[in-house]
Amino acid sequence: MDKLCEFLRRKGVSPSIQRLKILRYLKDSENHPTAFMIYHEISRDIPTLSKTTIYNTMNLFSKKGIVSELCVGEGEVRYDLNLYPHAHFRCTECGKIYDVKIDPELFKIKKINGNQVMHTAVYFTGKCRECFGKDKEDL
Amino acid sequence: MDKLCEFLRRKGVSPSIQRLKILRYLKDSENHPTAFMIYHEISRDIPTLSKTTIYNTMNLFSKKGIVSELCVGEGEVRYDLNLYPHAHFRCTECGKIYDVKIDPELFKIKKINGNQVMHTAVYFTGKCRECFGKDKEDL
DNA sequence: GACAAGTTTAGAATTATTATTATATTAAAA
DNA sequence: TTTTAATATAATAATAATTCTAAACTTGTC
Repeated sequence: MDKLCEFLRRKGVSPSIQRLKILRYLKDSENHPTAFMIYHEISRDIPTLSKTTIYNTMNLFSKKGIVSELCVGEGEVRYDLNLYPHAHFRCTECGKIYDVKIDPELFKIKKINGNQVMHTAVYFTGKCRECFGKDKEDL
Repeated sequence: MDKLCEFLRRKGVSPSIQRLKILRYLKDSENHPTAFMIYHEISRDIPTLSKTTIYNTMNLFSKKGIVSELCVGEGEVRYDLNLYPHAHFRCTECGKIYDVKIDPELFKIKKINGNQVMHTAVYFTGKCRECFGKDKEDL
């Protein structure tokens, strides 16, 4: 937990118990959680937690470059810790989101058509390997 | 207009006056319009137009592969005619969205980590050339 | 301890989108 | 041309994610 504290400070975010628990959840979760999922999990620990705090914190984390907002359709935003650059695959059948590796050259582009690039996102959508398997079982 | 009619039929969409005007607007617009922008423009022509029709039509077009839904943050979805594969750059200052060309190899990926890719989207965000210029003028 | 700055909370407000249902239009059949 | 079924559109209500607002609480500092 001290490490997380230090991490936040380095990113220019003063640590609070809420922020630390949110950060820890993001680190442990494999799920690319929505704001509601984070709220639901952490409010078990902090019963007075407010959804506004989640939104405030996530917007702050996003501005400080700690997380990316994944916006792969379906209305709600999902959050992803910025550990290393990677792309995402979303299954249109089950909704699951997978991290996928692609040619890292794309993430090195810092200028395109004269525009200054701060962030790059790559989304694949389609049918995931699990849902594809299920079809076969149906036969 | 006959061409648009024929185009819709080829895509498996029976043409109606609303659908045709929406399609024509998408073709002419350089703006990556939101549902509201499309509604606002076309309701000048068809005063009885309903927003529901826009949403229905856009969802249909999307399912038939006629348009992509751009989801570059900011809440609302924006629509883009699928003429050829390209990436998008969104300026975080002015909100404008630019089409940009990238290495087409990325769009040829049909399978990644065993998942079947149907659609690929690439979003850059940052400060656009115009907003960058404005900063200088301020000095 | 008192103060100021920053955080959290609760609930109201906003807003894009979907659901519902009635009406209108189109296409085919008789 | 009338009838009928299928499809499309319209108006409104409902939903739900997110933001706004204002009050209460923490935290560190003098």
